[in-house]
Amino acid sequence: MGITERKERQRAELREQILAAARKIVLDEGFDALTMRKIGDAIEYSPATIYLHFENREAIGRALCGEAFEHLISYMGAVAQIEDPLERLKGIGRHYARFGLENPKEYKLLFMTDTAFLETLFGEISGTKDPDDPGERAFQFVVDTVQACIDAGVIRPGDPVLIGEMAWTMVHGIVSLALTCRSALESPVEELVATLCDTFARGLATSPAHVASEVRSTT
Amino acid sequence: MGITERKERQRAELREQILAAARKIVLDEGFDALTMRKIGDAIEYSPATIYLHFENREAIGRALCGEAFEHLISYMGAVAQIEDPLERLKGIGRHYARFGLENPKEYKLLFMTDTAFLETLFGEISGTKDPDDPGERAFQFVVDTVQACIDAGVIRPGDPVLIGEMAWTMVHGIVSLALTCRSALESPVEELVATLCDTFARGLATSPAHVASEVRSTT
DNA sequence: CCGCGCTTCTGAACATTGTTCAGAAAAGTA
DNA sequence: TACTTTTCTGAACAATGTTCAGAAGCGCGG
Repeated sequence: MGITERKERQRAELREQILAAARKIVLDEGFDALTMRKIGDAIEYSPATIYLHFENREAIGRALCGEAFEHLISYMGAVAQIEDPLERLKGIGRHYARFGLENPKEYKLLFMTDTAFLETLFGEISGTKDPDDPGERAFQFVVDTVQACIDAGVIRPGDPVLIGEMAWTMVHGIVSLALTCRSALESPVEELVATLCDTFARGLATSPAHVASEVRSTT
Repeated sequence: MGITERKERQRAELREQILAAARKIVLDEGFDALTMRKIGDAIEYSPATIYLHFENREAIGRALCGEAFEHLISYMGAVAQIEDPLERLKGIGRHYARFGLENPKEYKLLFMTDTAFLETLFGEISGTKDPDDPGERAFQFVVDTVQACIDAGVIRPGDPVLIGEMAWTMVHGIVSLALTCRSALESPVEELVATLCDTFARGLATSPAHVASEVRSTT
């Protein structure tokens, strides 16, 4: 009975076609521009067919969100190998920002959409956080790096989760404002990111001597 | 001829009615829920009438944006009197965050709407910034405070605009993430704001001795 | 008080959206 | 070939923002 297998394969193929069409639209024009009829046109099926593969438009967004998050993770590959934990932490910030600036549509879908696709990454099911959620696992990488900094004695002891969330929200602030209205920011975004990461690190440092030489001049 | 005056008054009154109805809807349910027909129902006029007072839905959003920004400014009243410039800078950050957290719908309308109402505040007409724009004037207050810190010798010399934008984007990051998906942040938002402001200030400081005693423990 | 003209207003329409569902079409099975 | 199951779609529904021809109201000159 290879028939059921073939059918399943065809079904998966069509699902992937839908996703591919949706991906293209979202990456080109943003999630708001994603329309069931547009997808239908692209895959040469009736819009109603899409509902046999996805519950609704938001479910497609959720699927794309997963992909986008993988994409974000892939930006972190390089930093994982940085030995110095403080440099690694700064690297995470800079690469995170680079992902957002280079992939604005994906970043908006992930972190700037009201419908809270964020909750797809951070399980809020029953209020308790599941450490296996992709978002939680990625954030754990940040927390671990912070802890490594503390262990190495380069930053003052403190709650690594709090420090990690400071780092995240901080960089997110730059990226999201830059994506919403770049002209509102006069400074070059890259400089903003780099200087903020350095200043933050300096603020956390046990002794300014450790980082003073690395801090970029802000003039 | 008091007639033309009365007509003008009535016209202005209706405009204000529209704005009031829209304001209520936006504050209650957010800008996405703002519907021409809903406004029409509220003011007991046909939806078409609204177009005699506003170019379109977005224009109403722009008008509400102006109000919301005034509201934000009003949160800064208390901090302007703080003598110590570094404390004033931190106060700006904390009050800014408080505005966002206490008025989420307004904050979203101002700084988290794609249609870039932000550009209403920061003139991007002809690419050049007009220092008279409300947003620009408010940001100037931040820059002035940063400059005062530098002059007082409590933070290291640097570009006050860059430092100001770091401060702004930083706090915006916390607020916007908290408003998009509060459950993604484990730490209490107020603590996040306070600690980040302190850490940032410490990172800018000329000597850690100046602020070390004031820095909240991050444990 | 009447009738003309201007302002103010509205009903109906248009195009577009997500979503549903009865039934057509196709595919598989016997 | 006849029956069943799966796959698909046309048409419809209820919203949305926006437009516009014409109705209604109002003020002014007679």
